[in-house]
Amino acid sequence: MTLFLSSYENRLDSKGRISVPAPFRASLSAERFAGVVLYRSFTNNCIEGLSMSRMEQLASATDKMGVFDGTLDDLSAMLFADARPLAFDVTGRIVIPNDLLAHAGITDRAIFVGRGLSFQIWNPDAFQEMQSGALSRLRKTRPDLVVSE
Amino acid sequence: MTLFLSSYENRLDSKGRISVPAPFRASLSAERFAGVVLYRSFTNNCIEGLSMSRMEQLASATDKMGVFDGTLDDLSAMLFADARPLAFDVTGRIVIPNDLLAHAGITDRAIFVGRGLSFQIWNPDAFQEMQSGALSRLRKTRPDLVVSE
DNA sequence: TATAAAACCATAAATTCCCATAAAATAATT
DNA sequence: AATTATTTTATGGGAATTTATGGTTTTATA
Repeated sequence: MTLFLSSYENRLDSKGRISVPAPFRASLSAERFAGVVLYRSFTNNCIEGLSMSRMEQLASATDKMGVFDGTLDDLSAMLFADARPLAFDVTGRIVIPNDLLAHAGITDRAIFVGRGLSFQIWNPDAFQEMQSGALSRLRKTRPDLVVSE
Repeated sequence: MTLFLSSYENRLDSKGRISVPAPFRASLSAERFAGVVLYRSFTNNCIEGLSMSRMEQLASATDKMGVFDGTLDDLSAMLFADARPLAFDVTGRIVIPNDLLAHAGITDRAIFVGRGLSFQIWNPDAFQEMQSGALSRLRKTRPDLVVSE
């Protein structure tokens, strides 16, 4: 299991190309498909990303559950319909489709955010905002965790 | 399982490199990933450190089909986004990213502090101060702990 | 043929690799 | 126990490589 960790901000060039951070590419180096799978997040204004093998894992998992769980079936249907496989170019860049960019409000800069088994792509400003929100929520919910500044 | 014990102060060189204490490296020798994972402490002005396998443990714990239910909680999300995997160089050094250094107020010296399954990295002065503060707090709360002067 | 997409080439900055050295710790010897 | 030899460790600097980013040319496509 190779994890996506940390966050990396990169810029889109005039053709819409953006480098997938080298450490993320390293996490994907063992993959058969040299690239990533992206789709619009259901819950946030950001793009979700994962490896093709993880996608396959999800497929078999939902295949087992789907028969009994209608909601899950719908969700996975959406997911597979929306998912875009994007291959790296020689230097490790991808071109993110316009509708995904629009959904995340990304224009010229984007931040790749590690999420363990998956990652997200955000507008850097939107991400900052979300993070600080999450932090204050954390401090309310688990005050015992936070001792001082 | 090998523990991180004791404390070791080392210096950063002009390139920002610092040796991870040999005994800590020894505790990590069985790891697949030859390095450490660092992140900003939520509670203190210091850096938290652990092994990659500990990080992976966390990842599998949050792997309850997070793609669909979105309940991957704030804490782990923040952790993955902030965690930096840092590989050792041949001599056992790492380069601590600037934002982590800033968070801990570290410039040219740093102390690695054993914490059992994890460790911390402090500005040596800040650590001293924190330690003496903790001790005097203890003496107020638990005077029975104090044997003699 | 016009336009978009892919392949190819280039480069500056940052990062990593490689070699060297002094100090410290450990082991061996007297 | 004292001394010497050996290994390990922390630290330093230059060379080589990687990375992100840009531009140009070629190929596919509408």
